[in-house]
Amino acid sequence: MPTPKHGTKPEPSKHPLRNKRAFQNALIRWFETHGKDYPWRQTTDPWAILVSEIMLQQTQVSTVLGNQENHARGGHFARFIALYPCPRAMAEASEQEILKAWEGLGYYRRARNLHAAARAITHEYNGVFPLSHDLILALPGIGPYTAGAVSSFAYNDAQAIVDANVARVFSRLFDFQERIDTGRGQKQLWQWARELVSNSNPRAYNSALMELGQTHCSNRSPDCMLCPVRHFCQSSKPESLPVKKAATKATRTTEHALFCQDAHSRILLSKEPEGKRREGMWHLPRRQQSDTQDLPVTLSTKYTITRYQVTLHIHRCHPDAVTLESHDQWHTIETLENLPMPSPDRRALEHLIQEAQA
DNA sequence: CAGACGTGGGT
DNA sequence: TACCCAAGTCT
Repeated sequence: MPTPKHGTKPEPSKHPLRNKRAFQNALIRWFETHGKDYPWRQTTDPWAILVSEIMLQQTQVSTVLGNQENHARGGHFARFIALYPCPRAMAEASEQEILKAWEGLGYYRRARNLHAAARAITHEYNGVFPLSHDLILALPGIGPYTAGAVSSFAYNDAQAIVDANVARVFSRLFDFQERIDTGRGQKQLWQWARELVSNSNPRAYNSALMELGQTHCSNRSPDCMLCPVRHFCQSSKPESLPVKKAATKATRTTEHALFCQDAHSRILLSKEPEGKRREGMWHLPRRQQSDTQDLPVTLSTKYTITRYQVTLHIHRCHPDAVTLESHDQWHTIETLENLPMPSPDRRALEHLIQEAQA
């Protein structure tokens, strides 16, 4: 149970909509002093901003920036932009190459949609990034949040945005006791967002709103004492907001996979077919439990994918005894390093290869 | 509208 | 450990 530091309100609450300009100014002034200096805030190139926004969908800043090793090289974002500095560069790349560049970020459909968007910009707009919010919104993988974010951050257009941060900030600011994960709730949030967006500096205002949700107005323990808009906040129990349906708990499942190495040290992998989860990604071949029960387990590991908590048992298997299925293929250790692979399989494989070579 | 879709960090 | 959840979108 978090202890909110909301408590004292030095002066009567000012309603944000009745004091709109004051609210915007307080937020923007705070951001200009305390805002963080992310790589995507150092550019107004709509392509770079789009790439950052797609990467940041349901993904924390620290993940996009990467661990310290990645961070030194600029993280996923800088590496991706270096690889694909413009839509045309990405349009010309293969899907496998792009998935590999996306490896570790998850939600791989985002990478395929971004590829499709890059091709659309290249071929339908002759490589020129669309200038209007509505044309941006029409691109694949871009919804109302991302269209508003790109329009405001790249073009300084006064477009509203509502993401998880903004939803939390507004639910507290307006003491919104209804669920936010419904059509009604979303409609209300977007209305407030449109009413409050700054016309004079939408770029800074939108950045500030999101940054506030990440810092003072965070999920677990809101820190209201130093909040730049505390005088506008209508909520006396900010830690209880926003209201939404409880997440469904993870279901536990078990998977069985093969670690099969032939006489040339090649390893058997399987490519996920079209229409399946993690389409286009390579992984250790999965098998029914009945097909692996006589094979020794060489490694067991756990991972979470969406709402499943998976225990993965990897069985060692003789190359002569294996029955190849339609998407199975042998790969040398050198080539498999360039294959797009989900993190759990990548980690397990690294461990097993290291073990085999020791 | 509910559920699917990945992963790593925080508590 | 176990669970929550984060710069959403699509079906």
